[in-house]
Amino acid sequence: MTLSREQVVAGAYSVLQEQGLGGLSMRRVAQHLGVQPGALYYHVPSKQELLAEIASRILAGAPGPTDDPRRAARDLRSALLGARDGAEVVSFVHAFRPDALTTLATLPALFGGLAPREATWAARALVHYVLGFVAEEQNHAELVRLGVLAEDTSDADEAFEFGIGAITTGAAGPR
Amino acid sequence: MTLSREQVVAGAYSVLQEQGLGGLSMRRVAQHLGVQPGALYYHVPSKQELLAEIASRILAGAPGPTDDPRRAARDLRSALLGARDGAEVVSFVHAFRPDALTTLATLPALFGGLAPREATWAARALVHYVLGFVAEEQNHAELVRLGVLAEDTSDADEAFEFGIGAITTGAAGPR
DNA sequence: ACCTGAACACCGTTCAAGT
DNA sequence: ACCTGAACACCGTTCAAGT
Repeated sequence: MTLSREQVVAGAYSVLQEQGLGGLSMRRVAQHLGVQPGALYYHVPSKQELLAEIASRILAGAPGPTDDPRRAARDLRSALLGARDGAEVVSFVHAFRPDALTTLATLPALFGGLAPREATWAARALVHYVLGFVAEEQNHAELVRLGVLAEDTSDADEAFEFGIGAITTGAAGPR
Repeated sequence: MTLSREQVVAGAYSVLQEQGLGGLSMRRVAQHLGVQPGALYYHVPSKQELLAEIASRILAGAPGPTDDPRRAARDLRSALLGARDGAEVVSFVHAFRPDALTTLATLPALFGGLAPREATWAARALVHYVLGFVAEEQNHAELVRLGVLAEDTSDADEAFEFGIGAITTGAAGPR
C-alpha cells in the first residue's frame, strides 16, 4: 500500500476542505497521509504543481457543453463554489500556469459573433469577473463563518447575473 | 533618528519594488532599514496592516475626479501599473479588508443612470475586471522578464479598452 | 519609548541513508 | 522504488531584557 500521486492529490484536497488554502501546507498534507513531508516529493514535484492538479479538478467538467457564455459562466461559478477557497486556488494557478486550466481555453469559442481576438478579450473579461466575484463571495462567507462580519442576505445570484449579463451583451453589442 | 511608521511603510514599498510581492517579508523590510525584525512591530501591528497601507498608497488619487466609469477604470489601471505587483497587492488587501480601499467605494456613484444596487454591481464587475486584467498583465510581464515566456507584442491597451467598454455599456444598456 | 536578542511555531524543499 | 530523518534556508510574531 505504497503512496500514489492520486492519494497525495486527494489528501491535499481534503486538507483544503478542512483548513482552507491558508492552512494547506505540504507538511499538513504529509501529516494527513501519515507520512514524512519529504515523501510527497516522490510523487509530486512541488506545491505549485499540486495546486495546479487541484485547480483542474475543481474545474473538471466546467463549463459543461454549451454555446451560451452565460451558462458557461454559471457553470464555472458552481464549480468554484464546490470547493473551499475554490476561486482563490484557481486564480492562483491561473496566474502562474494558465495553460494548466484547459477548460478555460474553450471560452473564446462561445463568442461566435465576434472576431477572434475580440472573442478572446471577451472570454478574458468574463473569466476575470467570475474569478473575482466568486473569490469575494467565498471570502465573505469565510469572514461570516468566523463571526468577523455580519450575516448579510446578499443577492449574490442576482449580482452575479447582472455582471455576466453586462459583459456578454456589452461584448456582443456596440461599444 | 528613531524609526517611524512612515519609514517602515516606505521601506516596505521599496522592498516591494526590488523584490516583488513574493520577496516582501518583514525580515527583509527590517534588513532594508538596518533594524531587527521585532522593531517593526512597534510601528505597525502586522504585515497585513502594512500591506493595506501600501495598497492605499498605490491607489492614492486613483481614480481622479471624473464621472466617466471608463476613465475611472483607466486611472485605476495606471495606478496599479505604477507599482510592481500592484494589482496583486491591491487584490490581496481588497480580499481581507475591502474598507481599507476607500477610493474604490466611490465607483458606484459613477453609474448614475442605474438603480443603487445595480450601480454597486456594475462597480464590482468593473473592479474585478480591472484587478484581474492588470494582475495578469503584470504577471505576464514578470514571466517575460524572467525569460520563461516570449516577449509578445500584446495589444494590452486595446484588450483592456474592449473589456471596460463591454462592461460599462452592457451595464447601462438592456441585458 | 523604542529597540535588541532570542525564541516559538511554523514554512517548502533537498538528500543521504535505510529498506 | 519508496520512504525516513535530518537538515537548510527561510517565514510572522512575541517578549523579556536592555537603553
